[in-house]
Amino acid sequence: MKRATDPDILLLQATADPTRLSILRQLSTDGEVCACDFSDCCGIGQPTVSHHLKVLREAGWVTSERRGTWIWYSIRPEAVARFRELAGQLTAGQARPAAALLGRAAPLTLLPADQTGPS
Amino acid sequence: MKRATDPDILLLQATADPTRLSILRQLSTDGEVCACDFSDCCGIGQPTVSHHLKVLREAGWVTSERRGTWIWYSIRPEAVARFRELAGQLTAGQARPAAALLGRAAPLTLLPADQTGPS
DNA sequence: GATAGATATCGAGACTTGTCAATATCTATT
DNA sequence: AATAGATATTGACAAGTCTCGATATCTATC
Repeated sequence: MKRATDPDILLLQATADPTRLSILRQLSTDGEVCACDFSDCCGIGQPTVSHHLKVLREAGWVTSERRGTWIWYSIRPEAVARFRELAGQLTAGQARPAAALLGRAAPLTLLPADQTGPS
Repeated sequence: MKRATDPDILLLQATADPTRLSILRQLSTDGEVCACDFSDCCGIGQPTVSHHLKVLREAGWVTSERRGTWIWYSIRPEAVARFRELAGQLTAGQARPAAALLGRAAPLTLLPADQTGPS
């Protein structure tokens, strides 16, 4: 796997892990969560939490703000907006007009000699 | 990395690859695409296309239908619905009522003796 | 049935990821 | 400055992923 560079892929990859999805969900519910509160989230160690938070930060999902000893994380609205945009783009059954479909129907036995398949 | 079993994670993981996102986008645009048409999508070989289609199938993203020699793929509406539901659940700045926030403000120097940090 | 084309499966190699223990860095308190 | 606690970084390992070439399977045609 080549390391992803496309921002959309980074955003999606960041969500595609159980621990990170839990973190995002907790942030969605609570709005702002102290890093120290994630350690209990899935029975993972502190360095692992820190690693996942870094992934989420670099993907643009979260921002952090230090307050004294603790660091508070929250979800960035831009990330939510982009994620929903992606969700909106993916659609099912977006059938083209019937005319276009005609040229793509099953075994095209009656096509001209240079038949090269669909496309 | 443990192999994912949570359906949501499978769905998200399936989108988190450049090739598969391209495939999903092409399916969204065209509604139905012949497997043979994906080979050109990113300059990847036929076995690789087949692999990605399998991942998408097992994640519940697509269905396939054989028509003669060719196999046509399309996006499952249920997957789109679930994906959008996930997108809807993730929100930013879901701040709790001010009262709740009070107990979580910065360095809690004035708290009772059993102070154990945020949470 | 033999052939040709489309798709799937297998096995292998290079690379990425998730996790941890150990350690470093930073902040507030004493 | 010394201490204690929170968070980040490093190095390492097991396991997963993406890609490919080779090969198998399936379908339609000759």
